[in-house]
Amino acid sequence: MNSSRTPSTTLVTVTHNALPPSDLTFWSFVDYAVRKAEQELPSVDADAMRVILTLSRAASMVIYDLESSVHRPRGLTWPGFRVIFALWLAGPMEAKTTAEISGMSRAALSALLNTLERDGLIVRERASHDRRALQLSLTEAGYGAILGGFRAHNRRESAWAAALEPEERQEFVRLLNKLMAGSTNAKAKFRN
Amino acid sequence: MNSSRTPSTTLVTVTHNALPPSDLTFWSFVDYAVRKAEQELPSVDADAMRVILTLSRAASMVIYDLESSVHRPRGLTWPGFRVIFALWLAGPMEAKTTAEISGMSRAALSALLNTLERDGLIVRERASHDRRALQLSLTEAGYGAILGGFRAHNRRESAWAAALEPEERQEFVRLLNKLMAGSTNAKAKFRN
DNA sequence: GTCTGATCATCAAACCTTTGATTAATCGGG
DNA sequence: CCCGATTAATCAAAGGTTTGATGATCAGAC
Repeated sequence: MNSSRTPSTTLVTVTHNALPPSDLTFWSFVDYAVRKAEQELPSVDADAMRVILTLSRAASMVIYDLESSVHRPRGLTWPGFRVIFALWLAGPMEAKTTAEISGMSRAALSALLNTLERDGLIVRERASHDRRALQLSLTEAGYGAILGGFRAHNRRESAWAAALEPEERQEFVRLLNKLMAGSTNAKAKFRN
Repeated sequence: MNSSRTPSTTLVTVTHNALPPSDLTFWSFVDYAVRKAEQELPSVDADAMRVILTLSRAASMVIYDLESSVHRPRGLTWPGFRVIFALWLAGPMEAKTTAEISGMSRAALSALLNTLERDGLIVRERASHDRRALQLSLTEAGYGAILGGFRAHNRRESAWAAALEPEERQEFVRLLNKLMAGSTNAKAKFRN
């Protein structure tokens, strides 16, 4: 360590422009980490690191806010919300589809459904055409839960998105789509 | 249900432009959900919904790829990686700080440290100045793990980020920063 | 000095996730 | 018609997260 980002004529080098670790926050750490990683590992792709680190931390903050301020108080976890949300918008469907569009493995959904079923939010039925398959649907209670929950959810989405101008929101979504479009190219690994 | 996005002169309305749910994917569901939510709930802020849904799903895909293709095969979970990563770049520090900059509650870190300590990657010591506090540091094995792991991690970050032009990467990061800068305004809830 | 309220860490219960194995049903040759 | 391969769902073990409670330690008021 004991390195510097600026040339020095002395043998003693000091790290400038770096917050002491104890003053770092979840968010400010992004900047700190990118600078520090460049020092430690000159071969690092700092731009890519900043893009991905920023993306993952921003999403983490938004999701934590939504889950803890909207859904947990109403008795739903974040994964539980995602499943109910999918069933609300895409209608009764096979469990395999629900797992795919709500972003979890079939095994994870299986466990999650036990809770949702116990709480009376969804119904599991055997599919008629294929006795291996499971047909999922919302109960009245599940429908009521998502209606109220989603309104509150969307109000918080509004509050977050208000930080961007309309054109910025559009550009932001375009960039995210472009990033994901490259996933095939990047040979990314997907669930299941 | 049975609604239409286009005016109809008959009593029978049909939903056009909508993939059958069974053809939806985790990613294409974003578009489907925004359209459908607008139909179901005219008061919805569709732009905000699209921004947040797109953000959270993109991050989910990237993180799943990084965890499953880089870290799990090397014996680290995603949270485990985050902690080792923080300790690597910010040096030995108090557990409270580690929790903050790696984005988890103190209780969650406590549980996670049991695994990391058992695997010989980190060391827990009582702080000298405050006997309540915990001082964390990497072992040699922990240092070795992060060096190898991070190189592979950064290579996948590169592959993802390559989908964007350099100026687009910069703009993307700027937009994420602006979005997070608004979190105070949005009265977002943070961990602990 | 001692009490009182904050702070640090851990524990406990409930839940969700991952990987890998198991069971049940379906499909498609032969 | 039957057998092997595939596919759907669940189970099992290990791990991480949340909220809320508990035990130590510290810091400031008196």
